[in-house]
Order: sequence, then structure tokens, then C-alpha cells
Amino acid sequence: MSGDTLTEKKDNTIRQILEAAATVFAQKGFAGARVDEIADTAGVNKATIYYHIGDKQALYERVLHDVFSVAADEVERNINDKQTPEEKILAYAKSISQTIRKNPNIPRIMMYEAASGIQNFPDEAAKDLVRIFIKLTEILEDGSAKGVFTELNPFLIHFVAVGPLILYTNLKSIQERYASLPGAERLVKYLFKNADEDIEKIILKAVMT
Amino acid sequence: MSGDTLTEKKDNTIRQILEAAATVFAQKGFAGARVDEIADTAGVNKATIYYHIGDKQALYERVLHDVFSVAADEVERNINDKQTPEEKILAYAKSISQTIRKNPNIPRIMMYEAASGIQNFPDEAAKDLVRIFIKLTEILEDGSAKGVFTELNPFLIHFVAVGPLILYTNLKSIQERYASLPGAERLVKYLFKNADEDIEKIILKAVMT
Amino acid sequence: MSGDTLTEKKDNTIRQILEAAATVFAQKGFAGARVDEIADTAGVNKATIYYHIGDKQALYERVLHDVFSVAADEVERNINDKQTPEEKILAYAKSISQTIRKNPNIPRIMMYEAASGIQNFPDEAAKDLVRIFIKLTEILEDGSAKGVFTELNPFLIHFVAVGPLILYTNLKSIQERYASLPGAERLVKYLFKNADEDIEKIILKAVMT
Amino acid sequence: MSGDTLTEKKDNTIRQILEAAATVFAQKGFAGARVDEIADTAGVNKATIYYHIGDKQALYERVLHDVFSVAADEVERNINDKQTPEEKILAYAKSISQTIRKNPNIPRIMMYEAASGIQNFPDEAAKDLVRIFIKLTEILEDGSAKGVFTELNPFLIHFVAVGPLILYTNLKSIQERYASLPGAERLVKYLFKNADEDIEKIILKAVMT
DNA sequence: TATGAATGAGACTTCATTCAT
DNA sequence: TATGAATGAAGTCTCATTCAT
Repeated sequence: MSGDTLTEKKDNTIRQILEAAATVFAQKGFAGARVDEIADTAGVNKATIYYHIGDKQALYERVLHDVFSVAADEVERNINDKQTPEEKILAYAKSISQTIRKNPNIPRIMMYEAASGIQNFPDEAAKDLVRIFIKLTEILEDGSAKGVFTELNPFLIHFVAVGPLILYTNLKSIQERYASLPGAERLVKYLFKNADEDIEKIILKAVMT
Repeated sequence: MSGDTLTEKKDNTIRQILEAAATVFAQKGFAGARVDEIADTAGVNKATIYYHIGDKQALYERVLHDVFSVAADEVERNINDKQTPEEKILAYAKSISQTIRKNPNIPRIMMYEAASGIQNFPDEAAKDLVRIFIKLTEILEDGSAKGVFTELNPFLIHFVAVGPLILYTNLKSIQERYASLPGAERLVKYLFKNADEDIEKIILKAVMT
Repeated sequence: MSGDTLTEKKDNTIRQILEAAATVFAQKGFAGARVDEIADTAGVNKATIYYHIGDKQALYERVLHDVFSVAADEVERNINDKQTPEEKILAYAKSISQTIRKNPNIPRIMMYEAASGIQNFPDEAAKDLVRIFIKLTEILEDGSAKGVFTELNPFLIHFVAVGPLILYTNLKSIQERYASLPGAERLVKYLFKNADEDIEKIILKAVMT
Repeated sequence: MSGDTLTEKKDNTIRQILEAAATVFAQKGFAGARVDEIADTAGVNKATIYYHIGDKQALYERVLHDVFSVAADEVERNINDKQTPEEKILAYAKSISQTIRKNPNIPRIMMYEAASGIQNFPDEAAKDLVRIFIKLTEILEDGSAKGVFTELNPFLIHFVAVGPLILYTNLKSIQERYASLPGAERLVKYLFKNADEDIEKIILKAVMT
């Protein structure tokens, strides 16, 4: 019992640190994030982060791997029981938007990484990304072979699918900011419309012959 | 004469600073950029930046306004002589990709800004962005009124257009990184395909009824 | 029985800590030594050191006293059964080199202490050193009174005896480092020659009239 | 004139930093020295050290090279105009004690380095040491070839010469500490005797056949 | 007796900014 | 106009020590 409690306490500490880190990294990026802020957000002493996880870079890698391994698992699981290319591409788009909704830090972290040319993207997490990417490529190549999809660069489709999602979903702040600017009054009515369905349609249209 | 020369020299110094700043901000983001690196890249002393332009924030604002005012001008000019909604939406996509190709720092700066929720996006530059955005909204609403476009959230289309462009264009490094990962050998053949035309087609498909 | 076993286990733990501490303090000095490294070397938890012995300073004092009380005992025992000043001074040199060979941490700890001006040398251990030192002074004063030794400052002789020993003996690393430097090829042949006998001769020569 | 003043001011700052660093490193060793203390002693802001010289390690290397290159120069100069091996070995001992007297930080720094096994001795400074060492080896080999010196390991003689000098010279604090210990009253009379001459004699005796 | 977890204080280092010229 | 020097503030990280079990 007491052993359990100790382990639980430790696990809890680590979980709090990782959650706080994910949030702060998502808000500020790696360069802008402050270890102090992460510690405060997690409610632990700064040294505790170093004790359990390591330096800022190690913390970042851990956060990214934790986040993206779950995402890759989910995408693979959702696609594997679908049959036709159309079903699969829709399942792909759906599982990506679901994953993002469940873990709202993903899009911002991805954007920071994309902005920096993902030069410092940790290898562990990169492998997870490739798993997702390969899945999409398989779907597209399969659809293309069966003649239902037009032949398209999977990089492009990936960015068509992911780009709007990470930009649109969860980025209320961008919409707010845009719409609050002088001359943008006419944009207000479009704010905060859930667009998942529209994105799925667009992707489907994009790939169909 | 000597006055002219002095002014020219000064203008030249300022131009070098702004170019260097644009490059470094694009690579590292605001938080990651170092004033030292900008000064070195510009070939001037660090204090010269403060003398001519001001602090890091002022430098950032100046860079963004310089970059985006040109972009907005270009988008507006390219669209204004087109007639049908289809022509206009294509001109919109084309002028965005052209602008990006001319100023390769734009996509990365935009991504950093989008990632940070554009909370610190300078007002001056934001106005330029709104000009572009309003243009797109007009096109979509016009097309929708005329029955040739399906009714779509312009935010969404904006991100469908801009997302892939900023992710795909100029981000060779991302593609390289993806493709060099273990298990990603099959992706190599898709590298560096120019996708502007495909993106234009996708946008057209997306908006058409 | 179980009491005995427990005590033995405890004694064993303490012994391991002290040995590890002696080694680490000898390698890194007081300031450079890390309590973590001592704990790892000893194979115990860091807190165990604090539980059994106390803080870093207390650990240091304990190590030094343990080491130097043995050394002083040995020097005294070896000299007491010798008769003439010549025999005694040789026995002194011999017992010092023997002690050092048995406890190779002594010379390095002494050097760190000498370097720091032995300002923090613990009183307990300092008394042990004085015992050795007094012994040497007695030998020199006796030899001088008997006219067989030239009159010399015992501090000086002490350092002539101890200096080379602590520098030469056990400091293979210094010799290796010296000899590996550019231009030092001709020094290699002198490496690792055992010099105890030579040192004894030099000391004898130094003190003889 | 004003240019001169600027350079002078800079040189002065650097000199103050290096002097402060030499003093603090000599007192505390590398591990025990605090950059803060060096900055305070030098009367400059901590960041100034990093601006002009670099990190703690770089500062240490610079100090050691500055100190030992002068020492090596002096030894070489003093020996080159001597003829016989006896004259040369005396000039060697003399110039080492002179150098130490002029730069009282040398012995303590050397002791710290010897204690640590000179594993981190900077290459630049190590070359200076080798210059000194080679000089001694030449003297000994020459004397030995001419039959006036007994054949001795130069490492040993080096430590016989340098050991007592660095231990004895300038280490008043050690003598004071020793002499203040209980039972050490009889040692007081030997304190602070200048021993340079005696050391020279001992070295001469040690090497002569 | 022994330990994993946690931490406060302080160390090293960086960096945007200002100063003196 | 331009700059080398200098710095205060703040950042990352370490480490001796204590706590709870």
C-alpha cells in the first residue's frame, strides 16, 4: 500500500510536469518556454524537473514522444478496420482531428516545429510522425492504383490535411485576433465555426479523380 | 553630394539590418532570435541596430510590416483585374504562392506567429494581413452569391490555401527530415516536387459546388 | 545473532562510504567532490551518508582522520626501534613511502590540502600530521646535535621528503600527461621508474654533513 | 589619443580580470573558485569576463598560459648563458624560485593541478611546462654524460626541485597552521626561514656523483 | 537502517540593452 | 553615424541537504 502510494506520488509528479511542459512548450515554443514557468505551472520545484526528467531538451523530447506516440497509435488503429480508400482517407482525417481535439497542444507544437524546419525534432517523436505519414502514403497509393484517387504527392495531401487542422482547430486566438482588427468586422460571423466536416470534404474532393 | 552619400550609406545599413533580421527571425522565431546573430548577419555592430531602429520588438515589428505590406499590395493588385470568382480565387492562390517564392521568410515567420497565437503580431503588420483576408472573403462571398462556390468559412479556405503553402513551399528541410527517418525510404521519390499547381487545383475543387 | 548481523551490515555500509569518500576526495578535492558520486561509488543512497556520518564536511573530516591516524601510527612504530640518526631518517623516509603505497589516496588529499593552505584541515587529522612532523624534527635535531647531520630547517626536509613522494609516487597520470605532450618524446624512457630508493638516497645526502 | 585610451582601458580590464582570476584560482582551485568572486575581485561585472575572455574553463586556460609562458621564458633565458652542468642546475633552481617569488600564484595552482593529476591542464600551458622540463632533462643528461652527475630520473629531480619549492615557498599558511597545533610549540622557531639557498644546495648534492 | 523524492540556494552562462567615445 | 565595452536581469542547471516513508 505505502509502496503503491509512493510510486503513485512519483508518477503523479511526473505527469504534472509533462502536462505543464506540453502546455508551456505549445504556448511559447522551445526557445520561448521558461523552465521556471513549467515548474510553477506543474506546482513543483524547478530542481524536481531535473531530478525526474533531465534538462530542457530532454523534457521537450519526452513531451513530444509522449504526445505523438499516442497520436500515431490512434491513427493506425482507426484506419486498420476500414476497407476502401475513400473510407480510409476519411478515417485518417477524422482520427487526426480527433487526436488534436483530445490533445490541444499538438497543433501548436507542430507549428513551432514546422516553423523551425523541424531541425531539432527529437528522433523518437519523429519516428511516430513517420508512422502517421506512411499510413497516409499507403492510402493514397492504394487509391491511386485502384483508380479512385488522382495521383498526388502525399507530402502535399499531408499538409493539406494537417495544415488547416493545426491552423484552424484550437487556434481561436488567431481568429479572434484577425476579427478584432480594424476593417475586419465582416469576418466576425465566421468565427469559431467547427470545420472538421468541411475539412474532411475538402480532402476527399482533393484526392478524388 | 557627401550628404547624399551619407544618407545612402545609412539607408544601406538599415536595409542590411532588416534583411538580416528577417532571415534570423524566420529561422528562429522571435524568442529564438538573437540580436547578436542579426548584427553579425547584417555585418554591423549590435549597437547600430538600437541606434537606427530600436529594441528587438521594434525591429521585429518593422520587419513584419515591411514584409507583409508588400505581400498585401501584391495580392490586391493581382486580383483586381480579374472578373469571375473562379479567376479571382486562382489569382489569389497564385499571388500568394508568388509572394512566398519572392520572400521565402514569410512562411516561416507566419508559422511562428500562428504557433504563438499571433498574440504579439504587431498591429501595423496585422492590418496588412486583414487586407489579404478581406480580399479572400469578398471572393468567396461573391462566388457563393453567384452560385458557383459552395458556402464555406473563409477562415477555413484561408488556412487550406495558406497552410499547405507555408508548410510545403520552402520547407524542403521538413521533407528531407521526414524522408530520412527509418522506414521512410518509400517517401524519397516524392521529395521536392513543385506543388503550386496542385494546390491551386485543390483550392478550386474545394470551393466549387 | 540478528543484532550482530545488523551491526555488521551497518559497519560495512560505513566502511564502504568512507572508502568511496577517500577515493573521490583524493581525485577531486573537497570542492570538486560530489556527494552524489561518493554515494554512487559506495553503492549506497545519498541520504544514507547523511544518516550515518553527517554532511560533506563531517565526511571529509572523518576520512582524513581515519587515513592520517593510521599513517602517524605507522611512522612512529617504524622509527622507534631504530638507533642512529641515519637509520632513523631512512626509516622515516621508508615508512612514509610505504604508507603512501598502502593508501594511495594520501598524497592527493595532502596535495589538495597543501594547495588550499590547509585552512580547512580538520583538527583531528592535523594532530596526526603533527605527530609525524615532530618525529622528523626529533630525528634532525638529534642528528644535528651528534654532528652527523647538517643543521637544516625540518620544514624544508619534510617537504623535500614528502614533496617528491606525493608528486612522484602514485602520480603516473602526471608523468603520462607530461610525456605525451609535443616535444616530450625524449621523456618517455623515464616513465614509471620506481624512485623510492633514489628518494631515500637524496634525503640522506641532503641531511648528511 | 582617445583611441589609445580605449585600448588601454580594455587592456586594463582584461589585466584586472586575469590577475583576479589567478589569485582566486590559486586560493580555491578550479572547482572551488567562483566566477562571482573573480568578478568582484577584479571589480568588473561578471558578464564582462564572458565578454572579454569566455567561460570559466577558458579563463582558467588563459590564466595558466599567461603565467607559465612567462615562467618558461625566464627559465630558458637564465640557463642559456651558463656553461657547466653545475652552473646550469643551480641556475635552474634559482630561476624557478625567482619565478615563484615573482608570481606567488604559481605554486598553489601547480599543486591543485598535481593533485588532480593534471588531467585538465590546458594544452597551451602544458607546452610551457614541457619547455621547462626538457631544459632540466638536458642539464641532467649533459651532467651525467660528463660524469659529474649521477644518473637520475629527471622526473624525480624535477619533483625534488619543484616539490619543496612549491610546498615551502609562499606557503606560510601551512607552516603557521602546523606550528599552531597542540604539541608543535618547538616548531615555531623554524618558521618562515628563507630556504632558497638550502634547496639549491640539496639539489646540487642530490645530483652530484 | 535505509532510501527515493523533493527542494532552496547558489553556481554558471546568456542576452538585450546602454554607455562612452 | 557607428561601435567596442560593459552590464543587470534573467535564464539554465547543479548540488548539498532534508523529508517522508
